[in-house]
Amino acid sequence: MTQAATESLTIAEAAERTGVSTHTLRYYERIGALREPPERAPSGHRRYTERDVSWIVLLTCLRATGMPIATMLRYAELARQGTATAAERRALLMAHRAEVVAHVERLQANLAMIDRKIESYDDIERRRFGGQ
Amino acid sequence: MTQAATESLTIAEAAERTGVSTHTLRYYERIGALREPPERAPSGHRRYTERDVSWIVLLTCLRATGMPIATMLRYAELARQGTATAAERRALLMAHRAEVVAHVERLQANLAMIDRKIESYDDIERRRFGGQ
DNA sequence: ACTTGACGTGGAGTGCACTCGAAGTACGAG
DNA sequence: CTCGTACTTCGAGTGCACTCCACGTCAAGT
Repeated sequence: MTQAATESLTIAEAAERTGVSTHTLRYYERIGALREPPERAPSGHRRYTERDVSWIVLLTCLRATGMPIATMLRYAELARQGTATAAERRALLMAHRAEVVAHVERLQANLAMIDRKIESYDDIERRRFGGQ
Repeated sequence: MTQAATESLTIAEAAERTGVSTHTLRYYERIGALREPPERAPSGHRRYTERDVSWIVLLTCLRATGMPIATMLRYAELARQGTATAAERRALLMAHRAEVVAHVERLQANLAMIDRKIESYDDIERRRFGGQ
C-alpha cells in the first residue's frame, strides 16, 4: 500500500472501488468473467489496473440489471477476441438493454397494482375512523 | 371440469389464470403464503375460489417486484390476523413500494451506463467505416 | 526477528425459490 | 370396466450466484 506512482490496486482496493467482494472478484476471474486475469506481483498477489476496475464496474452494471452470469461470460469471451467482435458485443448489449427496459415496464405496472392495494388500505382506515 | 355454476377452480385452472405452476401453488400453500389453504373437493382435490386467485395474483406481483418469500409470509400472516393488522400491512406495502422505486431508479442509472457503452461501440463502427 | 494481517489456492457450503420424482388415488370418456 | 390423465403427498433435487473454510504464504510495521 506504499504505492502512489504505479497505479495498480490490491484485490482489497479493487473490491472497495467496485463494491464487489474479494471472494467474488476471485470467483469472476476463475469463471472467466474478467477480460483477462489481472497481473500478479512477484509475491503472486493480484494487481488490478484502472482498466481492470472499469471492466468490473461494467460487470456490476450488467449484473445489477439482471444479466445472467452465462451471458456475461459470453460478453467477456467476445471482448477477448478483439475488435472484430465489436458488432456482436454491441448487439448483445442492445438485446440486454431491451430486456431491462421491458423489466422496468413490468415493475412499473406492478408498482401501480401495489399502489392500488395501498389505497385500498387507506379506504379501510377511512371507514374505521373517518367515514360517516 | 363440468362446472359452470360453482365458481371454484382446479389447481390446473388456478395455475393457468395466475401464471404460477401447480407445483409452486402447492409450495406456496405448504409454506403458508396463501392467506388460507383452498377448500377441498370430497376427493381431496383443491378447489380455488376467485378470492384465492386474487391473492395469488397479488403474490406474483410482490414476487415480481423482488419481495422475498419471507416478507410475503409475514404479509400473509398479518392478513390471517384480520383487519386489526391493516395498518401494519399497509406499512409493509409502503416499505416495499419504496424499495421497488429505488430499484427502478438504480436500473435506470445502469441503463444509462449501458447506453453509453453501446454508444462507444457506435463510435468504433464510425472509425472503422465512416470516419475521415 | 517477530507479529499481525492480507493474500493465495481448492473445494465445499449457503441461501433462495422453486422444481421434480415416485407412488398412489380419483374422475371422466368410451 | 378400462384407460388415460389429473390430482394427492412427501421428500429430494436443481440452478444460480455467490460465500466461506482451511491451511499455507507473504508483507509491512516495531
